[in-house]
Amino acid sequence: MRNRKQYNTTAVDKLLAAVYNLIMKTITCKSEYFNPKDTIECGQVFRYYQHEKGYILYSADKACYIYCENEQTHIKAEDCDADYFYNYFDLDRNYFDIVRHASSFNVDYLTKAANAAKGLRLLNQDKQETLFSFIISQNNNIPRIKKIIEGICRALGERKFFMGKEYYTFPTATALASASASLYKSLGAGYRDEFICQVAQRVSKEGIAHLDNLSAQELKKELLTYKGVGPKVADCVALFAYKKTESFPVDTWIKKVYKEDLGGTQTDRKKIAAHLQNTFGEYSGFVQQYLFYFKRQN
DNA sequence: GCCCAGGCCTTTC
DNA sequence: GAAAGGCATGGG
Repeated sequence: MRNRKQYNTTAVDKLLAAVYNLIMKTITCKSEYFNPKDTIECGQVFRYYQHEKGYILYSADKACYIYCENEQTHIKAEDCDADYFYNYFDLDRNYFDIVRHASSFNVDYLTKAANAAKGLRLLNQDKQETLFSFIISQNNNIPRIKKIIEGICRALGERKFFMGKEYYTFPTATALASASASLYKSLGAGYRDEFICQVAQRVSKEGIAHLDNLSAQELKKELLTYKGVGPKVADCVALFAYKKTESFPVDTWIKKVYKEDLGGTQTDRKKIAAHLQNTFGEYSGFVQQYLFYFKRQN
């Protein structure tokens, strides 16, 4: 009986997958300033894997397939998610101008980095997912961060299908709040387990809608009131989920760039961040990503 | 065994 | 307000 029920569930899933395949939509644009690898592997997002000609990428409860072909970049998603991913990949922004501006600061290393990674786009990510993801990111490395987040989705997310393959959504705050710290620890989160629990409980009660429509300064101040969120994580959330491009997150890699390639002499992260933000203004977020990505590759 | 990774919290001065 | 320890975990 149990087997039969499972069989039926699988059959229904497969049927649904087939139906979804009929209602897929593809967005296409020139790839010169939209390269999937530069955009996805530059460290701003953690839920993706390589697939055929490109990547399968997940955001919140949605999925897309992004790939390059004939100098064009294609985003394939369910019809109802097309607008979401259009905004997600920041397709309304002119990145020719961004790269040109980055080069105009006349900083050799930055000019080199920006032109090497000119296909990089800043994503407009899901707010809750970004908040929890970057809490996990502290004092951690990217492969481990990916693994921990994947485990959390698998444990607490909703099972869905995309292009015939199962995946798990990023859990709701309620689902995250229902778990104990020991679950997060068992998934490799280490000492961050309590941060996840506390923030999940807070967000499940309050929501985070009150963070919308704040200035960059106000938003960062609010984000700093969450356990496990310091200046760097707050800058990442503000940049990757709230389009606050004047944010300049300073992590160990940016510290290295600052010291080794920009000739900086400060050692305090806050001072470094203030200086870089002051120098690059509203282009800080883009500059930061070009430098971070380029430094990690070289 | 060591050092490092998209740092932050608490304690102490 | 600044400085110093401590912190889980796995990769190199």
